[in-house]
Amino acid sequence: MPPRRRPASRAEGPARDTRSRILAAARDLAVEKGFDEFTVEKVAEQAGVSRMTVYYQFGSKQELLEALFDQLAERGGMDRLAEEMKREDPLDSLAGLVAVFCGFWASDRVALRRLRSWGGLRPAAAAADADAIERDAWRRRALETVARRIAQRYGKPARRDVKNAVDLLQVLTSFESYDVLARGGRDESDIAELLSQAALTILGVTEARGH
Amino acid sequence: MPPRRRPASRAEGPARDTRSRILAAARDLAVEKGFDEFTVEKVAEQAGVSRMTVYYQFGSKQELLEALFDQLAERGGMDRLAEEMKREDPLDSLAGLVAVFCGFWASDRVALRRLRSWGGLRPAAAAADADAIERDAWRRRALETVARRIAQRYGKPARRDVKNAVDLLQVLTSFESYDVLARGGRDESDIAELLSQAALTILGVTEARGH
DNA sequence: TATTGTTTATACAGACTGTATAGTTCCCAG
DNA sequence: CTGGGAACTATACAGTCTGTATAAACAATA
Repeated sequence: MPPRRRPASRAEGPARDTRSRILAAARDLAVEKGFDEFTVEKVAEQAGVSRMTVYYQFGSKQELLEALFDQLAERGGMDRLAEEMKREDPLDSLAGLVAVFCGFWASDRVALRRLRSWGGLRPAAAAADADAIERDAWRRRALETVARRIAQRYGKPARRDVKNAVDLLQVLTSFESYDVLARGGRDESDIAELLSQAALTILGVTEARGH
Repeated sequence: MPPRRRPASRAEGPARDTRSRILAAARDLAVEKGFDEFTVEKVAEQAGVSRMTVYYQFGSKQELLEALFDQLAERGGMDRLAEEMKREDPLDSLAGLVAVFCGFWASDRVALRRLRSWGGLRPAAAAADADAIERDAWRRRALETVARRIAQRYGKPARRDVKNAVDLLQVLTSFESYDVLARGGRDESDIAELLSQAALTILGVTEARGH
């Protein structure tokens, strides 16, 4: 039998404050320090809580990191994404998507990089692949939908090129791409602009449009 | 005084066999297992050597990983790269570069991913950025040179767009891009083809050419 | 008041890194 | 052949970190 499990209700009750304080502390620590210094002890200390509480709330260091990742992923707005998808002109949707993605990546760039790195280390190859694919699936689905709409309305890209285009869009809008560009000194809006333009180029829709 | 340092000659002498056996074992272990199981103990065991020997040769786990990274980075041919740069038509150089990069990434994809992840975790933010930039500098320089030559000969991209184009090429030819595409089920030549085409599109040089 | 959920203190087992120290084996120069 | 040094090994140990166990303090609430 598993010795003891997490408290039953993790989304409510007085424990919620503690959980969020711990998560905030974990985030800060992940940002400022390397993962060498990311110990349960220090997270607890920074959260003003005992080490045992962290284990009580999250069960293990790994689960704490997963919760942290979930929190970061959640905050980046699925809602804004749905909104952009509703635009009449799919080219507007595309620009909107790129902006949303960039905003998400920018919101916690350092923490995200650490967590993605951490994810790349943990499991065996197959599981890591599955994780990574799942993690980016929502982004791909949105891009696919928009690309299809654009193909339908503008006749480009050709039907058989849509998959290629979507693959490239997925690459361009990935966190890693954002990170590379940000390292080069560009800021968020700059990157969004560059990527939007590149996306149009790749789709073959290059004519300037009015709005 | 530092207690004891690495043996003076690390590129010669009878110790070379041991070093390379350890590095090979480290590589294998990094590929098959996660980094949880990547302990000095297990590396030593897999290399058929005692744990102390690993410390004698490399000094620390971190230095072992750095040596492993250097070895992987070295094997991917700087020489083939220089060769591609010599081609008469810079468009051929570009395709050649993309192929070289893809070949490099493909050669040890899983190990590279682990090591890159590991690099993303270690140091504080600033140092990590510096590392990452340095690590990819050679790739960027090559892309920059080729882009300039293409601009000069083909008039595209426009001078003020070269930096944008190079940034995008850097993104497309990064390991992370390759990894994303490979996860999607594409093989090396497939990816090289896709990326070459995309590079041409981004540079604005799209007409079909004879070879 | 009794119960239940939450937090804490303390203690401990197990694993890993890194250091210290001394011993072994092997090759090579004198 | 011999002495010395380089490479390797065995053992032991300190320090840190994770995770578990256990019991106790505390709070809210039924």
